Amino acid sequence: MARGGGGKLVLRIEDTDRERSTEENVSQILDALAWLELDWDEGPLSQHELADRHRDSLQRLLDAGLAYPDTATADDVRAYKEAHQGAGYRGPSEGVRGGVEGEGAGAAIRLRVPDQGETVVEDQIRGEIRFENRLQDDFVIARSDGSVLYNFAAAVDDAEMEISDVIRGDDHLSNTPRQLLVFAALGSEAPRYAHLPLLHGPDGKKLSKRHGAASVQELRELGYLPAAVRNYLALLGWGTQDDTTVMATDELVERFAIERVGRASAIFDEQKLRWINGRFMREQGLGHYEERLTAHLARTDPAAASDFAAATETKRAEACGIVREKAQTVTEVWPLIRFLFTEPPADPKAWQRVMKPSVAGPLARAGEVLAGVELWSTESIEAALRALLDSEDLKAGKLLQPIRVAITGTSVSPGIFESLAVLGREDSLRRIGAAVARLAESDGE
RNA sequence: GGCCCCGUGGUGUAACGGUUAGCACUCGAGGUUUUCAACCUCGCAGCACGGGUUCGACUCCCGUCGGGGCUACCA
Repeated sequence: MARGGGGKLVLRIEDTDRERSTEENVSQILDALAWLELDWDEGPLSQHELADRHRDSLQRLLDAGLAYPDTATADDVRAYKEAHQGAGYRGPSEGVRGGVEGEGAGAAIRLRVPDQGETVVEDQIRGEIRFENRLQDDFVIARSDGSVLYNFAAAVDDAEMEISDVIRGDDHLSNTPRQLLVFAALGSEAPRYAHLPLLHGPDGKKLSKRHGAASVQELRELGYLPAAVRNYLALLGWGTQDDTTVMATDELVERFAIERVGRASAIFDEQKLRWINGRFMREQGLGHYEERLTAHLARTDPAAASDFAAATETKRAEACGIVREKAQTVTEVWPLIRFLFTEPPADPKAWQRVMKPSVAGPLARAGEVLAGVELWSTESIEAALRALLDSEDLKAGKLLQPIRVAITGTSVSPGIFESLAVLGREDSLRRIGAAVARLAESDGE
């Protein structure tokens, strides 16, 4: 995590989705970084240049006798291991050492791992972790076709690009000694390491697509805010000493310390993310709120986006103003305010529950009262309707819910007085009138 | 099987060799209220287990159990 004051975090993208092409992986990651509002620069070396370094480094190790060609195939090794450390074999197992040295078609390159000593990983989170060299295979660093393998490429890239810190998932902890061995053979200095606990789904298994919100992209589609996601993510595996949970990103950067990150894997809890997101939604400035909504609609619902865009600036701002306290995610906003921008479809359930024949009278009188309101504002609308409530001796819900259903089509919406005010006198009266008419019709049946 | 990591309520976490083990989400009960949320109050619920070390362990050590990762000519 980059600290303030121009500190810079150097990331090397190494965890990629193998089902996709390199280009797709890269653009997906850059997309995610952009949405999370994180800046980035390109690395100092191109893909091509790195490939050259791989070749050079490989040759150097070969020349120095620190790596050697081996004609044993993956199947050979598997068979060997099964014979020597399968079930029933109780002796100490040893790392595989290639037997056949020598050129030949189909020879892969293995790194020569020392038989003695240990490779020690200094992890900023987990401390010192020791791995015995004799248990480590002489692992393959290049395929027989000359292409290099992950553990070798990762180490060479880190060395060439002078990576200072490697911060990655726990699942790479066992790869680290192998990479360290490559650094040692190369005579390069290794970066610092920090292995973060993994994130698991609600079932306790490694987080995957089937868990819903598995990627940053999905979080965006679900209507979460970048700042909320940053906050929530920081809280997984880490907590403040004074129990603060909701923090702006500045504060997060200020307080976060990698060495205070926990070691146990965490389970992704969307409910808490929702709660944090709700906090950020409510604290957002109106202008920002509208921008988010516009961007979200453009991406997910073009028809709604154009309905929204067609309204006046004032109306858009007012609409955002009356939902801001209600929506937990950006996705929830539009359903709550669409009635302001387009004719809402009537929700049969709400209609059935609320629009009893007996409400026809009061609803009609509410229409009359509203028609007589001089200044169409939240305050005067409320005053007028409360007066009607008194004279009719009705409980608030008895009248306000029917009005809500009449103008929004549903039983859930922002505050009713505000809703009427923003909708406007003309549309409000028309929808109330239509509802009264419809009630009269069904009454006659 | 081998190597490695991890284990505080349902979830995320805090603290400490000596506290009634704190906070947040969820859940439950009230309150507020024009709906739903939000908000306020109260509540349920935890140191995986067993041995040590110690005057005293959630905390340190060992073991067990449980979860995870690696064990590829994948990344």
